[in-house]
Amino acid sequence: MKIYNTLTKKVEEFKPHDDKQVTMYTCGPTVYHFAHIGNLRTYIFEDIFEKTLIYLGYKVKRVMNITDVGHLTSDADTGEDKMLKGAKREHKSVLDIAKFYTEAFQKDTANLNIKWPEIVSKATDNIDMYINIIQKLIDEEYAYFNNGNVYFDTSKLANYYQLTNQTHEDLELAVRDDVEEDTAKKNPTDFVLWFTKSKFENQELKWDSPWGYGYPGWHIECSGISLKYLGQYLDIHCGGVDNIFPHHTNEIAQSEAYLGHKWCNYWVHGEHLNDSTGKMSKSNGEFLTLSLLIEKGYNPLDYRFMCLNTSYRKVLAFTYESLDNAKKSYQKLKNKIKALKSEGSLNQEKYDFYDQQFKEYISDDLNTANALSLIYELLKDEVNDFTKLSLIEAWDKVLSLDLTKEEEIKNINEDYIKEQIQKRNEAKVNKDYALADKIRQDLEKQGIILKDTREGTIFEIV
RNA sequence: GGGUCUAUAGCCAAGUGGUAAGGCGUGGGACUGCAACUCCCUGAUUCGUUGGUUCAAAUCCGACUAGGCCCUCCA
Repeated sequence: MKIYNTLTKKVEEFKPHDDKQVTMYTCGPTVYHFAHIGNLRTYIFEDIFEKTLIYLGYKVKRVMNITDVGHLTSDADTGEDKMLKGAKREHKSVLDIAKFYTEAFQKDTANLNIKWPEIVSKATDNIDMYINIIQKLIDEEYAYFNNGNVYFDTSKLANYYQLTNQTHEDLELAVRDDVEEDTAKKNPTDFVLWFTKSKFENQELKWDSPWGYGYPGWHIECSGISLKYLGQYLDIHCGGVDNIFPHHTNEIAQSEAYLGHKWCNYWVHGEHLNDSTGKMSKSNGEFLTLSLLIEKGYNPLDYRFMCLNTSYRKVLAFTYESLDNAKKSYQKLKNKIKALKSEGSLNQEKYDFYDQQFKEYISDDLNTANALSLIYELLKDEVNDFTKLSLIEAWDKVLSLDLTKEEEIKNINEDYIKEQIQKRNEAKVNKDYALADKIRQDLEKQGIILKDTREGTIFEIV
């Protein structure tokens, strides 16, 4: 398959280290608040990526972290910790906050049909690993201790900027006004591996270490967890584009310094969901969570459909207009599929032809837009319904849009509905349209929509 | 200021040298008591602007314009 690699800035043929076994690491959430739908876009893309690899016959071992400690709002030793900020806001302990928002995140991903990674590990469960890595980095002089903290010395690496094409000078020129410089650093790009002396003293979670009682820096957790569970050669590392610098740049620095060789071959980044003001954030504009969309009457899969209609590498601007657009398209597509009958026998030739086409699309840098349009093309084909359904069912393993899933009938008495339909049909025969309309409207209020088809009246529950 | 990405119909968009996919909406028609659903038909002489390369450009190169993102909080 072909995938765009941020490292080389090219679409490349994907080749794992180990034939059919793929190791994949995806940066997980910092669980200090609800995820907004922009955060979730990245997880949808990673889900598609993983499922595409599986569909193409790879075995995927995927790991994701849950950041529940040490993620400062600034990389200087002055920032406030996000986790603690959340805890303060809600008068709970850091661990309670982490638990609560991890569960909320898990629920969101389940609603979006995102597969939970095989291994999900909390930052706080791997402290020993970070300490080992940091110790080796100090021993080999990639890291230094100063003013209470351990820093990574970025000047020790010739290719520190390999992910961004920037130069040392570029960054020097570009110091932002609102950033407080940490004077204990030797170089502006140096970053903290272990804190013991943050000016922010009331960190709740701390551990013993050779450098004192403290807690890990933000970047070390991803390297640590990845190295622990996926070994010293990583095939794929994903995340949002905002992580390219500094997070992923620093991960490469510390991991490769630790290993002494190249670590990860493919860096794949998902673009952002923007709102009308630009980048979506938790502090500006409407805080768009998945539960908010559900409250407003959207199906989470409407949003998944919207994301799949374009490339993961393109900025997607969120508007209710385009979500409505997706909702309508998705509903119509499901209706068309529902109308298919499970009749006929598998036309293998057609099946292979279309499935081949599907594979070409999704393995072309995850072109889900073309994959979706292939469904429309298939629906127009004259091949029998059974073959169509078989293909759609197979493709839905990747797309995960519940395309062939029957809606469950929830707590509604089916006999009652059939009785009402019967009454309405009698009224129609008697040309008592007022009564017929009243029955239809009453049912509609209960969320039951009647549809008159050639085969008689059917109902649908919304 | 530096890096990086984007610009295709009312909207969402595919398309990386060979003469503009698909979906939604709109308009028309079939079906219907009317709807809804479904089905059929219906859109860009043109791809931000402007030069260039080429037999051929939405696709390659240059300039310009507009916008997004990153440059030590972010998916």
